[in-house]
Amino acid sequence: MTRPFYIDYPKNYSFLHTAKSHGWYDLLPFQFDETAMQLTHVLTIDSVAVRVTLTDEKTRVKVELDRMAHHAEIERSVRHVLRMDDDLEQFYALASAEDGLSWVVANNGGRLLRSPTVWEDLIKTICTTNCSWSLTRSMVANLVQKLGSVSSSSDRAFPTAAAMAAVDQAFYRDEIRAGYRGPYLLELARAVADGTINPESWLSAELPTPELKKQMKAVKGVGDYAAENLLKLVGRYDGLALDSWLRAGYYKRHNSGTVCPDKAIEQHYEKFGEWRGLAIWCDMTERWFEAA
DNA sequence: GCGTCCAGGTCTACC
DNA sequence: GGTAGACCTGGACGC
Repeated sequence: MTRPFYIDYPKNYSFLHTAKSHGWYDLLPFQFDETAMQLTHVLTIDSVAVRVTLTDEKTRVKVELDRMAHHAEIERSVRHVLRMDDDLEQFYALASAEDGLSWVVANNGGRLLRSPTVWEDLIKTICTTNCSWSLTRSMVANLVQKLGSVSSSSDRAFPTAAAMAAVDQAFYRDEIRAGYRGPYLLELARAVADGTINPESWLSAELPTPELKKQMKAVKGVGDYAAENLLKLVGRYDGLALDSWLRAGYYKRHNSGTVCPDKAIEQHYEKFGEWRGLAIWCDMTERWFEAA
């Protein structure tokens, strides 16, 4: 372990509400220890895996590495993953006027944890489609354990596109247990490895959201839910990213447990404008923090 | 232990 | 543009 360094939080920041903002903390290479308030990830820096351990210190985060690496690059990744540079003032202004969302403002929530790369978020999102969370965990763990490079502390990074492009369909079927997603993952890995698709460009794209969504949906395996989930992770919250869990949560919270059309859900959150995707997410996840 | 059924989001073909 | 059926897995359930 190298000597730690520190990054100050911006004002109104919560490490816990960011780390536990959604299920990503439960997927390798992330590991989260809520008691120790410690989030671990394994980054790939210059083709080398580096384990990064982040510990909450109230006003700042302590950063520890298991090998030497450029602090500037690590800091850039940490700020990205922990959404430290996101400006949520507009969302907070809207949320504070809504009874059900005042907890977000009071707890400095609303920052959605993301992976160091859009590539990793993209693959993980495809692994959330049409399956249980346990299967998502299993597919992602298999990818990391079987294709990720190893850090000096024996933890594994998320595989690169090149690593994922270097195996065949049978590997995805038999080793990753990705089912029908296997060909999608392989096709995507090859396209990213040869530069045909550059998911990282989505972060800074100046395209209108519908155009960017269209680009994302051009990837096989990415439909409306997956694209809107990815849009949230690149900082665009116009889409609700409705899946069965969100729908069920909405029916229970706002419709007496009765099924209603998606249009009705969309109308409910319309008042949040371009922040509606974040509004529904926060609305459905309040209970995750009740014990916090 | 085995077989059957079901949930989950996207793709493709068809209307 | 909307809809039906197929895709594949793990888990629940009944036997």
